[in-house]
Amino acid sequence: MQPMLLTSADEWPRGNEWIYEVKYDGYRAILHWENDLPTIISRNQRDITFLFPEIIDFCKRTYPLLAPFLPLTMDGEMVFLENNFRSNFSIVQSRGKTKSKQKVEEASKKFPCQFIAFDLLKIQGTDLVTLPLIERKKHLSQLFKETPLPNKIKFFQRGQIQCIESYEDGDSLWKMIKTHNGEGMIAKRKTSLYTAGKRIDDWLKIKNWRMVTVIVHTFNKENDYFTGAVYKDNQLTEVTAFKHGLTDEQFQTLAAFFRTKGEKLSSSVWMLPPSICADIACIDFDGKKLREPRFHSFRFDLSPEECYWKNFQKQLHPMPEEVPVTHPEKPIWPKLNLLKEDYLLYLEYIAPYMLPFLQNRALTTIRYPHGVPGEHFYQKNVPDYAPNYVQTKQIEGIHYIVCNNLSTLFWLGNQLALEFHIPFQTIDTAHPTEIVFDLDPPSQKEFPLAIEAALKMKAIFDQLQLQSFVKTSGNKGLQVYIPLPKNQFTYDETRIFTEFICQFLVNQVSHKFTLERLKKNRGNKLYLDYVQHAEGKTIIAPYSPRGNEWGSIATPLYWEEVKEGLNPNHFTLPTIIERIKTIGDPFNHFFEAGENQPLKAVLKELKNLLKK
DNA sequence: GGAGAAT
DNA sequence: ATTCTCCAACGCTAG
DNA sequence: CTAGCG
Repeated sequence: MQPMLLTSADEWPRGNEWIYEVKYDGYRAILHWENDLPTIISRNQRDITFLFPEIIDFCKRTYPLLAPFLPLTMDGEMVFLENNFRSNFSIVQSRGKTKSKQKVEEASKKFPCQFIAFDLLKIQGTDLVTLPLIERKKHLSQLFKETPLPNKIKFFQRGQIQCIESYEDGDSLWKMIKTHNGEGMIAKRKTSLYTAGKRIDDWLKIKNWRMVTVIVHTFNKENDYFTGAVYKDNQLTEVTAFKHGLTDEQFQTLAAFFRTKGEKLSSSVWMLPPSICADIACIDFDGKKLREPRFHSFRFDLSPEECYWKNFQKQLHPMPEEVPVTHPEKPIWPKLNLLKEDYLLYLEYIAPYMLPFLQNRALTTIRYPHGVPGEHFYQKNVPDYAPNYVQTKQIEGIHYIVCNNLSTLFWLGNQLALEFHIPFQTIDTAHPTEIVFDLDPPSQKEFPLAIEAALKMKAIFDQLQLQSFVKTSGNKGLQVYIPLPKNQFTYDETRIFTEFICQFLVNQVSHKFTLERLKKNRGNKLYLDYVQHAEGKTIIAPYSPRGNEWGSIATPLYWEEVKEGLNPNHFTLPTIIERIKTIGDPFNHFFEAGENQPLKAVLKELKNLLKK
């Protein structure tokens, strides 16, 4: 089956005969599911099923519940979600190119993708393609309602099949897409039938073009392409090749300029020293090249020196309109030469990995309005000048900020909230969402003690079949997490567990670990702080910076990284983004891991044990 | 960083 | 006009 | 007992 194609448009049609959806950037794919295993076929009929084992696994798990609806066929997009309105194409592309079984398996764990379903072509063996879109959508949402498939896009649920959301109001959806820096929007006529392999005006795509400025660098007469470059570390770096968008006259003039003034690099290529700047429209940057570049206009008002990496990044990641940025050039981490705009760019990149942990939690921030070092203060209450996209929750008289959206994160960034502290529970429950052990050595010198304690804990948790996670605290210690199923355990119960584990470790290695609360009585031992895991207490959020001069980040680690030689100083703001790009996010399975932890049995044993 | 109060 | 002050809370200690 | 400190 060929997927139905989209027609490009500059504007979206309005009126109630249309619905609107996010355009996700990934691989267009048709998912056929007849027996226990589905097959996923790309647009050019390539079977990509085995490139995405996380989808296969998910289908295997849910097969018993889905069986009554098979055979079914869904049209959708294989994506890596960064938020509900944007996906990351480069990751899907790289997944699509990974072939060896072992690498595929590894990639599926580190960069789990999602299949976003937006159309249902067959259910229980019955063809739906001759029904109008709106009817097919009803069947689709019915399917997701009656099964455990999540019926809303949730970017922080990895490796699943999700159902796209349809919107009646294109204008407000477009706003959200702009805010989240998405690829674009799709408009579909409610009455449209599914016309396989055809491009008709019932399905329209409207792209969210972003404009970037480059230095026109080379011209190749063989294919009429120009290249554009920007300065990165003082080196001219090519970031695009373009030819579309120039008028004939512009093309002739520019080409002639290269031929007469340029330096000839080969039989067909000329190069110009940096002089001419141009605006290029694109839909993204894949790490090496702009995607869908299109010449827009010359920028004779700019000098080439202004086309450098950071400006390029800023143009690719514009701040949402509703978040005004003040003093972008204020130095925040002077030792690292990091400005406020660098911090905001960090937040932009880290948001997909950090926001899931801030979701529905009463937030405490530490603000450094003049950078670090510098005067700072804790803030719990929302200031009354906060914009209305900042959600709040009143708890015991305090109006906490709840950072549930990207704009709020940026706004907090602009407020120079550098440290994000969160409780162990969400605002909708009295039960802890996870257990955290704080391994706090007396000083940096004793960090190996934290490594040792963490590994001992990990061994215990493995034995108990409890999945655990580990991160640096961003100061001098480590923190070990056990995510819990929702609403299952009380703080009293988790206390029994945390106290037992800590006591056990101290009994085992009493010359290295201690439960002593008073600092002066701890000596050089590692303090196992189980008191810190309690209602009303908070802990630094994953990927939050710490307000120190070195720009430390509370960094999630893979357990394999926790071994002799692990250096907590390595995890600083400038290194984290590259780290996630290459090895992924060690916490990406955190929330799904929580749901089936066998802590109940462990607690029962412990309670019996303690009675005697 | 931003508001309101104090100087 | 400019400067100052506030923005958590909990355990501890000195007075 | 409380203001101040971290």
